[in-house]
Amino acid sequence: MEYNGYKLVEIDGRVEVHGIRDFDLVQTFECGQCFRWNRNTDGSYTGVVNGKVTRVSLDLGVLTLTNCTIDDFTGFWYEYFDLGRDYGGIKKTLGFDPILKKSAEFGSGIRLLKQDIREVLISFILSANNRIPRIMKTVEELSKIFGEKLEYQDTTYYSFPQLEALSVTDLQRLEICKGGFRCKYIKGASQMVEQKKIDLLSLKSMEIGAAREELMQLPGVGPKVADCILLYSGTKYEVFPTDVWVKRVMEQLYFKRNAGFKEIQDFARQHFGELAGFAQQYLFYYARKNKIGV
DNA sequence: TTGCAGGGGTCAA
DNA sequence: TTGACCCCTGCA
Repeated sequence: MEYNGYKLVEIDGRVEVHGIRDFDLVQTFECGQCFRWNRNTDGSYTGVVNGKVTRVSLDLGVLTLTNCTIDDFTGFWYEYFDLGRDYGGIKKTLGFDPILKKSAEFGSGIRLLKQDIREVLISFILSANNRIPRIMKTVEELSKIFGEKLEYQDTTYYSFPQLEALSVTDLQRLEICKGGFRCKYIKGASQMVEQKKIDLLSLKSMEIGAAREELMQLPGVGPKVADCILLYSGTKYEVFPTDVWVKRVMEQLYFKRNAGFKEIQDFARQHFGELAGFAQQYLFYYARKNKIGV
């Protein structure tokens, strides 16, 4: 069948999506926006998303999703992979800037995933003063302890926990996942969401500044983590999460000197406008892979 | 082998 | 504006 310009074929419990462009699995899953997609030896990735285990592969413009029906695709994955957005057009628009033109060519297949905002919240609280492999390990442990057990192809997986489970647990039990000093933030933030002191779903209709302020009420959420939550949940795209890597690449490639966080954010908003979030992602990937400013 | 710095920031003083 | 912070890896 046809679906918004893609051709869908369902065979043996998997779905093939034909007509995929501007998509590379390595770049998308390893550009730092997500922590639960693991690469297999054949180049495919297995992830636990939306309470299910799914394996994804991409060859010659054909995306294949296992453990998936046409309804799963149209009802969930199409949005998750942001397949309705014209990334070619975004890259073209950002190409006015030679630095970004180069970065976007380098990370040409990056797509911003629309992830569950609750999972993004907890994952990025864990990212503070931390490294990616350990964030992944901790998220996995959290899921093992507080998530739901899922069996798929003779392997056991665990879904990402409900915030309810994280909000009522003893801190001691939470600390088994080795999140260290961030565990108390996870519990606190989960409690505030559960008690409806903050409504994560209303953020989309708020002004960008108000949405950030709202998120920063949560323990463990400062300006950088708030921007990551907004961007990687598909809530706001005009944010420019500025971590040390982005700071370094901006200083080296744009400012040619040391610059403050506020200065960089102001520049990004002016320079990239509504596409700042996409620009950040191309720059971040470029900086990390090429070790800019290390 | 042991020891120490430092990491996708945030919080508190 | 500055240090501490859990835990762990990398490198003397």
